Amino acid sequence: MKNRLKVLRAERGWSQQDLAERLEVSRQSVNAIETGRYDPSLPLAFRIADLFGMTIEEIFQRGE
Amino acid sequence: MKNRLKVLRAERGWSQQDLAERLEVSRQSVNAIETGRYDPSLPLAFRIADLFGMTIEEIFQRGE
DNA sequence: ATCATAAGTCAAGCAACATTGACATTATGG
DNA sequence: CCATAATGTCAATGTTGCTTGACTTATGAT
Repeated sequence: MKNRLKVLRAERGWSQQDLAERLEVSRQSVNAIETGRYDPSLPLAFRIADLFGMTIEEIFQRGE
Repeated sequence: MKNRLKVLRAERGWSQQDLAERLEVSRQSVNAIETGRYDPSLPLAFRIADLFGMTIEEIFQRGE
């Protein structure tokens, strides 16, 4: 899965640490998702979508 | 997370086995998701949404 | 040049998702 | 009634998501 997390985060001027705190996950998890090492769980994907006010489909897309 | 998998499947007259084959997962996984024992991974949630021609948000909702 | 912050990554461990194989129970239809 | 399909669940095992703690590299500010 690809995702637009890095851009969305950068648009808001947040560090990975900032985002991690808002999502209540570790900084390493944010980094791993951004760098494509693994996909978030479905519950976490929902929290991400909620935080950015978007749908899961707008943030995550199929591919690689 | 709650989900409408059981209804959507029943509407189409599919058994859990049928659905499992279309999703390329085990029958036990379909059952576990329907009975709320666990949530699917994000990639599997996308396959489910694709299969039913709906968004993830239309099939899965937060709760319990 | 030093200090602080951000980002990337690794290892070890625990939790959650998913598998196969088995068995029990509840429909359903012949 | 009987046979079989369908569903629910369990145990054991493997894979993936997520954690903490640590170390590295790069950047920017003073």
